[in-house]
Amino acid sequence: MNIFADIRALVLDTLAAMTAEGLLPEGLSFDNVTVEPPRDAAHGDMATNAAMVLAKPAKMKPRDIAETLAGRLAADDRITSAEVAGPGFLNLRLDPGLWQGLIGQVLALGADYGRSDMGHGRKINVEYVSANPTGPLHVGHTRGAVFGDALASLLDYSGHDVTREYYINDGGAQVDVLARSVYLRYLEALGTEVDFPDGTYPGEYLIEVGKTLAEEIGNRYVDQPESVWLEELRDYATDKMMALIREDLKALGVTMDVFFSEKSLYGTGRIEDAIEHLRAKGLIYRGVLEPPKGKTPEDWEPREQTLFKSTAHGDDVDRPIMKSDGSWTYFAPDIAYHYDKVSRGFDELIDIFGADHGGYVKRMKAAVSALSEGKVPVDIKLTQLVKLWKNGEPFKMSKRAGNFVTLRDVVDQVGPDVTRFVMLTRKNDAPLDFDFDKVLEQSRENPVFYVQYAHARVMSVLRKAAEAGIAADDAALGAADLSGIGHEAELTVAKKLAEWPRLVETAARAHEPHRVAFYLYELAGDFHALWNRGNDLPELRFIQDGDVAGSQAKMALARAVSVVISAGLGILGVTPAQEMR
RNA sequence: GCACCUGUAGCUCAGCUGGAUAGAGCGCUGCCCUCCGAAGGCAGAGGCCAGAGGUUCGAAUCCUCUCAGGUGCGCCA
Repeated sequence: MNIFADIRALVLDTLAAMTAEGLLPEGLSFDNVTVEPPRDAAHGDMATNAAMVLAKPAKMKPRDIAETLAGRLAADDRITSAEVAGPGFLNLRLDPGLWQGLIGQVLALGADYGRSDMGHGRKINVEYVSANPTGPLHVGHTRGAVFGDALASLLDYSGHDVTREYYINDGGAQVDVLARSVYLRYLEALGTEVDFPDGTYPGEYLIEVGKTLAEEIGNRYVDQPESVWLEELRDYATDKMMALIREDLKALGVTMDVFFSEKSLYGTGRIEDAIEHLRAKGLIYRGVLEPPKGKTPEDWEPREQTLFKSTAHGDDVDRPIMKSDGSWTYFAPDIAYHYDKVSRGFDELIDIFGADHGGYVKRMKAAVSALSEGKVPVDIKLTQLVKLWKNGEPFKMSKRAGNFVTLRDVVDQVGPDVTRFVMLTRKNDAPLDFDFDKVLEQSRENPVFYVQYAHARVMSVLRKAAEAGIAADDAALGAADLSGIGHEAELTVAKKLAEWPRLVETAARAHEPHRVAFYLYELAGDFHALWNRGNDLPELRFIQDGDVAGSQAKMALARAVSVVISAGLGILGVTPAQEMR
């Protein structure tokens, strides 16, 4: 299924045979032997570094190893030539039949072409968004949501057992603030004039909540002290906000498997359990922290606190888990939450945070390392800021939220597909410019359009063929005789298709879904190039007049392109376009 | 002051976890439609991969230091 893996297996088998015959010393590690497409296509279809990697441990000259290996490989009927080049590269040319066969495989496997069992069903928890339940999602959350969702899909596609999870921060002071803000909107709905002091949420999205509450309970809480209504309004408002957030996620096409409530950790002994677990390892103690250097707060005073010895697991300083008044810091429930994740048996954890939480990474890694005895790796990905542009100017205001741009502001204007794709056209740790005008532009400059256009072109060809009476369904194309597919421009496309399974694995390993987006852009480029070659060379057109079998062969290649684009877009959560309008 | 991220063509960015002559889009200079959608394609010019050391057969990629930009830094989550 993966040509590169097949050829690598051939190389390794050959090396093993050479070892058995005494041509290579025993006990060499072949781990670093790679088989990759060469950067320059003129070098051939594939290149292996085997001779160079093995030369030193074998105490042999790289070219000598390469020459022997070349002779053996050339005997395989899949290989048409094997040449030693440069310092000891071995360049391989493959039989065109291999590429033709690949097209058939793509059609036979459909969306599963590229699916990998690399993950061996390992259980991975991907936690993302996890926005405070105090208002609608904003653009920063949007990027995190898209990134996390695409990464989760990518891991699923590469054979992992993925859980998508959202941590609801409903246990801290910010939900008290929310409750007070809703109370003000409630009074307002009943005709009282209110103003919003600092430390409350003035966003308009709470007007509706206050109004609904007033309708439900009348004036029961008017002139009542906070002690009477705070707890109830906290739950009430949090539920409303989570409903809002779920709607936002739905608009973006994101579905979570688990919503985990921070509040469920309080009063149940679960935080205490997690802390005791660390205490048993000698990682909890009473102590006084040094003031941070260079930027000492005005009101700094040394104070004894309960601390987690995170420095024992790679952090720079130990971190407080309890405030001086004896209540937990925000870090304590986070420890308990991650303890819960570890206890649920995940083999690996991934947290996706906004860049403003960068300072939080080391202590969280330290906590998971301590909680799991270093057995559960945790990768924390930070998504950098999104800068919005419109009409050449920074775009800032939101009508609903007052001081930030919401997910809805973006999705309502450009749609979920464009939002998702564009947010994945940059590495997660690089800032992203999101230009409302450019992302809707129909040109090569806009990768969303360019990829969609390629897919739509394939669909268009298939429709035209059907209209002309040529069977162009997958069964017919899968049965086509592909031996006529051999032009350089066609093979370029087929070779790009061959890279897909490999790309899935490297992208999954690196936790970098953006690589999928860039790959699709390249594949689309190769396809558009082939399409246009048809202008000059009629034999490259997908529909060959009066030649049903020939047309079906060409269309099989086109269809394979659309299958891979569709699978790739599926990972990114984008719907492939059937036609451009 | 410390930590993390970033630094690649005039601009915006890729670079397949160490491979060959570092790629793409935009912009610039030229081409290509009686032809399945030119909403495209082809070609050219454009580089001290921030800088300096180091590791090795081999470095944009790994290590150290320097410079520049961003983010964060005790009882806020």
